[in-house]
Amino acid sequence: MKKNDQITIHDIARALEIDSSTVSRALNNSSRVSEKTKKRILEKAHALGYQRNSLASNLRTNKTNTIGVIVPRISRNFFSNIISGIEDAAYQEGYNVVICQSLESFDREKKIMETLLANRVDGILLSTSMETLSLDHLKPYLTHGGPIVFYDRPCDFENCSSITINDYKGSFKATEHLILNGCKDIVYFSGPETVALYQNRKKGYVDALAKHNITYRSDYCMSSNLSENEGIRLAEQMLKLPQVDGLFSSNDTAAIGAMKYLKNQGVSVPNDIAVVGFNNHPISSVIEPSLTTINQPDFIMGQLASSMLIRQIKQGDIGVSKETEILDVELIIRNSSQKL
Amino acid sequence: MKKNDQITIHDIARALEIDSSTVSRALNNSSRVSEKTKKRILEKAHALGYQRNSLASNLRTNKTNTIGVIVPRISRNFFSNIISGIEDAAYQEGYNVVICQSLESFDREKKIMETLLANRVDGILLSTSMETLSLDHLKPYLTHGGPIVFYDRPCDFENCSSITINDYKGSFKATEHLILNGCKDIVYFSGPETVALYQNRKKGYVDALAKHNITYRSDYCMSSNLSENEGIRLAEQMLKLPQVDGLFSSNDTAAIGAMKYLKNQGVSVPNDIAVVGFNNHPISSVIEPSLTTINQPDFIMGQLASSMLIRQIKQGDIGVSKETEILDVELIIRNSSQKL
DNA sequence: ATTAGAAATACAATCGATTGTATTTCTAAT
DNA sequence: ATTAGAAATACAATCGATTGTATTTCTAAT
Repeated sequence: MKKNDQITIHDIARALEIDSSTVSRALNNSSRVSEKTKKRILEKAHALGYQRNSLASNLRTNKTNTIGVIVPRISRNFFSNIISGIEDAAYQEGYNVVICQSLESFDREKKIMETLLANRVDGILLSTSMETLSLDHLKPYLTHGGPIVFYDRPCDFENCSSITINDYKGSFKATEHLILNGCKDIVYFSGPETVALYQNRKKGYVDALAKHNITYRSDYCMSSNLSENEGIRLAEQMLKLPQVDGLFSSNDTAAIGAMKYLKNQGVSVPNDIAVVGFNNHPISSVIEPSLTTINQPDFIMGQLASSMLIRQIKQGDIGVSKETEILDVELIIRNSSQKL
Repeated sequence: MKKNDQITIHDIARALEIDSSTVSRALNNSSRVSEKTKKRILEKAHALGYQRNSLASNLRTNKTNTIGVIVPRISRNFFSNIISGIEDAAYQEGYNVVICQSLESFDREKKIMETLLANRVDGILLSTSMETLSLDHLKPYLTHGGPIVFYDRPCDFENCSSITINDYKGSFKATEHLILNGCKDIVYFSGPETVALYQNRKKGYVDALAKHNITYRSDYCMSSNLSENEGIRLAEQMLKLPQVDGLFSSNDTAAIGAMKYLKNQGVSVPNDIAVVGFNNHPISSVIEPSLTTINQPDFIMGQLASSMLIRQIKQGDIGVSKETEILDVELIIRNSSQKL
């Protein structure tokens, strides 16, 4: 286990009485080495138990074939599906993936950016933390590192591309679905309104109300971090409002918290209050009544983000133009929203 | 974004007309540099936008301050909680964490081992894939890399330590609970029996039956990969057995599949068939009836595994003795197991 | 047998840090 | 003012690869 028994190309070179540059070229399958020598080198490398040192190689070539992914929290089903998509595409292109969690903390996000730069990853996929207001901490990486692509949570920064789902449309569809099912007094659970994504979702809610001539009331719009506990707390607050017959929560987790509370309080879903969530979280199909929600193409978004980033890495600095890709979403109608 | 504008310690040295070794020592806060010079260097470093190159540093010092984590699948709640625990402890010790998914594939696991060795991570936390039968692919890392600690899925290999939960006891408790609630004909859903963890769980089931003088019947023990779909398939098979009044599934996912199928078929849980799972998956508390299950200290296991590995890394080769830590589990009694 | 041109291999510098040793500078005691 | 010893800094080698250029070896045409 001690480090002194590391085999290097020089050990191979010495054993075969050739130069280490030839060994290096052979191991990289260069056409400048004869087949015969390649075979000798490969055999000796195997016999000695040679394992390439990527640190040295990456230092010399100034690339790591690695992309960094910053994710708010990997335990969220939505994000772990995105990660699978990212890895799937990266894997096929021969890139490694380093996954880091910001845990929605700006300080951690900042520290992660430094670590990824110090380790010279070739590019970064970023979903900013909920605390992130300024993007200045991305500048060092953009000047000394490589491209950054935002996924899920879009940001308008320098010439960084974004790939997101159509939050506005999903929200609009969800709200309109409640209205078409007879709801008139619809509470909206919002995330932090500093986050562009939640601004878009709110706009979808507001516009759907407007289209159907329902007045928007600010006290029907409640912000939180959308955890299950916050869902419970907001549901409690909701029941104090004069009249409520529908709830649209901008994520499933808070919707589920609310449904648990409502069930406890003897409020019937959907008959008293119809509920729609957002995310198509696995629990949404298991809870009773099953939760109507918005499905997002998470895996595909991961794949697309990954290949977009790798394309930009390969292009190099020049010619990378800012792109914005918006993926379509789907309303999944279940039992929580259909009044009998 | 181009790489030619990388600032190195030599740029700082040149700007201040001092030697790069002094710059290096200053940046590492060595006592061999005067405070006055340190201040000048730090200021200049900041002014030039210097960012340390970890590749070079790691190459020279022959350590990366990074541990590798191989996990079957990060999207599983159980594993993402473990990862959070691992990161929590590593973070406090100043270590970075690289997370890799094997997706239960032996080939991927093998490839990941090579990549982690090539990148010279200081140690590895490993939960082997379900396909992994031989551990020979770990040998290169053990000889040229660093220590490996197994978590969750224990393995007996060289002097690698393991940290697991008490699968035997959990399984025993779960089975006994069903028996004490009146079950006599208990079906058992097993994972692949090549995996030590599932051997332990099976033994718990078998021993609990024996303790209560219930004959073990091999046709009541059904193996699968424990996916939700396999749970459905096995439930179907289960209903063909002459008599069944209880089901113990060695994970929640398969139990949930089974419960969905039973509900479909009009079989009452718990009255016709009482069900107990394993994992305390978030869905288990939401499904109706709520699922009795075994809670595992996942986050804590991650923390312990991480600090055990880091301790071994710091100790170095000599003096690392094989440890086996087994964490206690807890039976969480809900509605699916209590016949009325 | 000679030789031009291609093929194969060797030489040497380099990526950006770290670190043991040598040298210079400073401090304080005489 | 001198000087011993400590403090601060410089020198030079090194980690393990890669790569442009120089040299050697081979091939095939004369």
